[in-house]
Amino acid sequence: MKRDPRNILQQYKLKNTPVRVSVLEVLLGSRVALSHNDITERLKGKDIDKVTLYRTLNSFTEKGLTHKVPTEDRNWLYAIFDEDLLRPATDHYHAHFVCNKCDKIYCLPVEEHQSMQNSSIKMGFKVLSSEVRLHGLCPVCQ
Amino acid sequence: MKRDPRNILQQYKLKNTPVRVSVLEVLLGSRVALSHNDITERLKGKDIDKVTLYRTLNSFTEKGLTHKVPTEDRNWLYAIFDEDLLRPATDHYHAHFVCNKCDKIYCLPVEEHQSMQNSSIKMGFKVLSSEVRLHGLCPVCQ
DNA sequence: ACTGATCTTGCAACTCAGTTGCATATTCTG
DNA sequence: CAGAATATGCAACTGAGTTGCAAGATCAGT
Ligand SMILES: [Mn+2]
Ligand SMILES: [Mn+2]
Ligand SMILES: [Zn+2]
Ligand SMILES: [Zn+2]
Repeated sequence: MKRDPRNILQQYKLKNTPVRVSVLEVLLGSRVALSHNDITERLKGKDIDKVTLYRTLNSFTEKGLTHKVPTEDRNWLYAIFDEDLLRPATDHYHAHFVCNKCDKIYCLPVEEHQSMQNSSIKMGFKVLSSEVRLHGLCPVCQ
Repeated sequence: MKRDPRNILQQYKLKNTPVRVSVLEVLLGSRVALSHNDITERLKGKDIDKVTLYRTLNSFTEKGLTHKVPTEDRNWLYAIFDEDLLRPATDHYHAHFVCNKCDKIYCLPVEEHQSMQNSSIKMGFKVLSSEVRLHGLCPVCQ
């Protein structure tokens, strides 16, 4: 019940519409971050307008339900922020794993950012948030 | 002599042309990563073709002289990889600091990626390289 | 349930970074 | 001073994402 799309939308103050439910189901069902294109393919038959999909994803992101990750080839991937939908996007240190072979991007939980931040602070930067991006081979591809 | 643009081009097996020398001079003179647009502005008067500039930057990057960093608004910034031009792009752990106020991206030296990598390996990922992206306020803006 | 303010959807036209093809000019090795 | 290999310039193109606007759906208050 907690993870029902309609409840989640309500919880994130997003109006409950068929498009949003479908898109959210796709995102909930994916282990990796998905592009606009990926989502469109997984919703073949539903024939959702491309602009509507962009706006849906932006709404999700603005409300903190999803976050977006830039790819190497200058577009965006979207993912549910937290598997348990517990922590909001803003106060969560974040890591992404980019597979060199299949190009999939995985969201990883990471706790140990402290040392990195401390050394930056020493250099005169004030760190408010951070993202770690690891490249290599995912469990499927190695 | 070591940091003369012409020598650097030769060292990176890039043909010595006026365009390349100008672009390299701009990159060497900047503390922050620069966009295609930034470089064009700094080369007003030289009237370099936009396609040529893209191709120049790509050549630099392919040869490991520069690297490119994706921005939040889906375009690229380019920077000389290493201040001392000592280490090639591929075996260098990398950090970027994105200023929330001025949007500048700084390249930072970072040594402490080990703990992060170790925890990823435990989860079944094979880490080959990493980028850390820190957000906050740069020394100029705070 | 009905109304109405508010938000969402769909379509067309647009923007803008980056690419591709091709003809001409330049580099640099022998 | 060749001549092959590479760089440059221009025009046309690509494709992700945006904007404006009119029509449709949602949902809180009655
Ligand atoms: Mn993520
Ligand atoms: Mn850098
Ligand atoms: Zn993979
Ligand atoms: Zn700043």
